[in-house]
This record gives sequence, C-alpha cells and structure tokens, in this order.
Amino acid sequence: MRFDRTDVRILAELQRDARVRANELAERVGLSPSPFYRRIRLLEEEGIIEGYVTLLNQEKAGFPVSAYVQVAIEKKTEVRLARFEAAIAKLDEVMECNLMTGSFDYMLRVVAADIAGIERFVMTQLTTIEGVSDISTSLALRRVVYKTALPVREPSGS
Amino acid sequence: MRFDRTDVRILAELQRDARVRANELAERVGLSPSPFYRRIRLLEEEGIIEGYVTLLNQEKAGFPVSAYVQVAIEKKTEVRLARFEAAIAKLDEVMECNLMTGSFDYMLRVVAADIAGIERFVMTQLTTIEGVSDISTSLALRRVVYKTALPVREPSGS
DNA sequence: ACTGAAATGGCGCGACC
DNA sequence: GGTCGCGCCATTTCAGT
Repeated sequence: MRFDRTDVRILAELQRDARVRANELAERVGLSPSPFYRRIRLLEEEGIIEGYVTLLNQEKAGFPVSAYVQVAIEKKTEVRLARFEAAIAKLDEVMECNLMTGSFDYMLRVVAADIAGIERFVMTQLTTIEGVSDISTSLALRRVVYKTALPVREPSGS
Repeated sequence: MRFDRTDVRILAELQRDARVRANELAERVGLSPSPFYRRIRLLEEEGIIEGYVTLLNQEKAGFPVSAYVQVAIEKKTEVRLARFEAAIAKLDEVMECNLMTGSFDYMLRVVAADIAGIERFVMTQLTTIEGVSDISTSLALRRVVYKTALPVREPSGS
C-alpha cells in the first residue's frame, strides 16, 4: 500500500498524539471528517497503524532502571532459538528483544525497579534458559531520547 | 505519589489500548465514570501518564531496518556530551539514545528504510559530531519483542 | 468514486451530594 | 466515591460533483 502526503501528515500527528481532535486534524490536512475517517480505517486495516497505546513515565511508574542485555546462544538450532524467544516473550521486564548480527545473538532492553532487579532478571530468568552461553549487560545511566514515532515520509516517486 | 491496585489495573489497560471504552473500563475496575476520570486526570497531572500515542508497523511504514549503534566519545567534557546529545535529539532516525555504563558511552536504536540508510546515518550524521571516537553498529535481523507497556505493579506494602 | 456537510448517539467531564 | 446532566466529539449516512 502507498500513502500520500496527506496520510503522512495524519500519521505524523497521530503518532505524536493519539487523541488529537479528529475534526480539527482533518481540517488541518484539508479534509472533511468522512474521508478523514476512511483513510484512518484503511490505515488500520492495512496494518500500518498497529494500535493506540498509553505511555507511562518510566521513573514515576516505578521502573527507573533500563539495561541493554546482549545474549549469546550456543549451538544455535532453530528449536533452541525458538525456545529462547518463547521464554523471553513471557517476561514482563523485556521491553525489546531483537535477533542481531554480530558476536551476540540477541539484544534486549530490560527495565527494573532498581539495579538489583536487573541482576535478578539476568541471574534467575536469563541464565536459566537452555543454550544461553554468554550475557553482557550495560546499564543506562540516563535516557537522552525515547521516541515511538517513526519518521514517516511520503514515498519518493509520488 | 502512590497508586493502588485500581490504578494499576487502569494503567495496565490503558497501556494496552489507549482507546478502551472508558465507561466499560471504569465498570470493570468497579468504579463509576466520575471517580474513574478523576483518577486518570490525577495520573496525567502527576506525570505518570506521559501521553497517548499511535504505534505504526515499522515495516509497513517504510522502516524495516533497525540497528543498535554504540558510540564512544573521547575527552568526555560536559559540553561535549551535551553537544552530542543535542545533535542526536534532532535526528529523526534515532528512536532511543541512552548514556551508558561500559566501554561505549551511548547506545542508540536507529531505524532506516534499508541497510544503506543505516550506513548513511552513521557516516554522515554520527561521525561528523565532535568527539565521536568509536562507533559499533549491530543490525537487527528480526524483531522478537517490542513493547511500550511497563509491568506496573502495586507498590508492595499497600 | 471520492469528497463534503449535516444528524445523532455516546462519551468526557464538571457540579454537587 | 457516586449521581446527574450538559456539551461536544466521534462516527455514519446521505447528497453532490
């Protein structure tokens, strides 16, 4: 699916604030309500829009500590990777997990109430998963940037 | 500020879906609309709730590639770090940036339309910032987990 | 076929108990 | 925290171009 510059403007606004006044936003992009809603529905159906969520302040919500944890898996069979991923998916503290290039296999971002919580996570949750052969943890000292908004741009040749 | 188990249930739902039927959610947590809205407003004012945003599908929005980029800064003066952070904050591709412990100083998550976009970002944006002395880039091969919802729990002694 | 304008049902939110 | 009630917004339908 392609989206035009109007979609791009709508998506930019919605990414910033899921609760913008729809009519006002429609007007701002030069649309009346009904085509505006049609576009939104289409974007939802196409799966471009994945959902509308509420963001909490990490500190104030009680999770001031973030850590990036790199994990290496030995003898990477498909089954073993699948099991690791299934185990990871169940852990609430894991905000992100990606299969990576490089010497480690997975990169995780983990949150906790304190540094001990990170250690506890690594020791009791990660090391107990079959095949985990190496773990490298780096603590975040301070968050500089955290965004959820992708830099959507209009496809070049439109 | 403390929140009780009712707040926790509300926050859990709102993190999952910012557009839940408010009256329905209020009822589900055993509240009538009014006190429900009062709690929400309070959570917003306290800054626990940071905002309501729309999440896009990274692939479908045209940014299928993620990379974690570690950056080392030489002669880390406060001014130099501040300048680096200011420069980073302006770059749309940077979804996350944290000051870190360990041999590198910053950990970034960067998105791009293709691998060349990551290389271009590193070469033209990162290396040109004063003081950047080392960069290590790892590509994400596949996203396993991506969440925005913190595992909020009721404070222990309530 | 896609856009624009009007109607309505339901929600958000304040006043008051 | 609950009840009442108003105003406004999200959403659909319908006509126009």
